[in-house]
Amino acid sequence: MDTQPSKKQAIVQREQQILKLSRKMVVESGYHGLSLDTLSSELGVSRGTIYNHFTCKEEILLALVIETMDRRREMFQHAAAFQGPPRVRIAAIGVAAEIFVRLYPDHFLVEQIVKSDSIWDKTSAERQSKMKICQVQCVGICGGIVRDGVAQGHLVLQEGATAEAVVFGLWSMAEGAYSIIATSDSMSDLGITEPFMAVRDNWHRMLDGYRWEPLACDFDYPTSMKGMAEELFPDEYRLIADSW
Amino acid sequence: MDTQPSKKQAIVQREQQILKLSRKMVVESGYHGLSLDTLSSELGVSRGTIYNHFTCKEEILLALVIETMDRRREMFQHAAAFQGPPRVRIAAIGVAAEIFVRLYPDHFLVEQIVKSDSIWDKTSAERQSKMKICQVQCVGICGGIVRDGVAQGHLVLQEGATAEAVVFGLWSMAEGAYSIIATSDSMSDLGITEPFMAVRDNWHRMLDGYRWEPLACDFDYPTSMKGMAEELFPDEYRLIADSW
DNA sequence: AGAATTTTCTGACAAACCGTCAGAAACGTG
DNA sequence: CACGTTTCTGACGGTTTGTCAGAAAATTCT
Repeated sequence: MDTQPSKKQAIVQREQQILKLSRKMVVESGYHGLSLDTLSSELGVSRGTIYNHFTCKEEILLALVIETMDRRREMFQHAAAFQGPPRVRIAAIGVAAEIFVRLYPDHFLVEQIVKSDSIWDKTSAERQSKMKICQVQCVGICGGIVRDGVAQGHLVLQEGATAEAVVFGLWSMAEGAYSIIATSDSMSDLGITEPFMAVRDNWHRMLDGYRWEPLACDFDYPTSMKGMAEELFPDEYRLIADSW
Repeated sequence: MDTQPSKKQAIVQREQQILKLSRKMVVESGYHGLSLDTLSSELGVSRGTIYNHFTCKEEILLALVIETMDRRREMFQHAAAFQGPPRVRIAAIGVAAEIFVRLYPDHFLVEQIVKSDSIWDKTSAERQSKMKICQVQCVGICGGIVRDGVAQGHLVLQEGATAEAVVFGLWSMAEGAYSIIATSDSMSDLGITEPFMAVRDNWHRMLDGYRWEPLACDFDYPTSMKGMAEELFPDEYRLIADSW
């Protein structure tokens, strides 16, 4: 029974194999590196069988992205539970985002590919909404922390400012920075020797600009964030510790 | 002579036609929307003729991106010449970046497509270096303004901070925000009703975090930026004035 | 167990696309 | 007008995607 897996189990298992191999192919050479011909032959099945699992190539890609976002949401939730004042918890989210992107650069890359090309409209509504939900959840986790900061009086939102705008700032800076880092092959040519450190610093500059306490001058965020990485994601951190 | 264009002129002119129509097709339906078959037939020439101008499909796309970056560099140079203290001039760069992305959303979109998919290595070294030069120039323009700020004592870079890191922060925030705005069809679902205003605000939060004077509390940047838009890019601004 | 039915798999097929290249057409020049 | 050069063409080979009728395997029924 267990040693002799049933047909059903084999089918479920194959979906994982498809995704795993697909990711490898996409990462190695982009959208066009994912050929259903070689994918199926390498998996030892015919192309028709692949189409029993996914209605088109684009669905495979979107499935990969959903895997990605789900993993990040998990990491965000874990980081949000860190004990400390809200601004420190937001820093923990930053730690999670950085570890995620450094540990799984391929995930981030696939995300970029799917979003930029117009493959979106070829995909099913179910997968689309799944992805949107994941996105809203991630934003929601961060928004909750910002609102905690407001509730505890550490952060005063002046006229026009909203918790969502703060999250948007953090999000866009991380998104843009990681995108630049991933696509620009020569960061040092631009004078940035340690891009990830620069992102962390700029994050805190912005939050200081919002006057969210404790300010960077009153709290050692660099050391603290390193500690969070070790404490919250020990296994993951170990893999990138030397270049932190 | 002018009414009867020579063969040479016709060829030069066709390159523009190719790029113009290509951009339209890419914008309408992404990378796969650009079919050399329909492109050539719609232009009234054979596919072989297209290949006299560009060695492959990817070269067309990269040429589009170079057009884009060149236009932005022009706008940046124009904005950098604005009269005022360095931080105000950096705000002018922000105005240029925003007007650019709002006026030519298609340009930005094509940029995203080219960078994310792995079409880079199929393109010629000449075009690649052209693009890199453009990028370095844009960063250089901004870096110069930051250094002016330091030179005039308006901005003090503490330990670890560099002019390049400041530029990187502004750049990544803009890049990320515009990318999120372009790809997320429902900003309001995320609680951001006026995303472009949020970007401008977050930019200034970060610069306030660097304590670059004049701070946002001492200078009315929102009003000032609107004025810059009208003064520096009157024609362009008119087209987006109502939603500024 | 053996037949019948349902599920799953296959690989040939049609359609679309890219890039090439030998030959045709247009051009320019003496 | 004749001859060399530039430019253009469209058929061709190679590749990929998605489909589908029929084969094969699994499951259920008698």
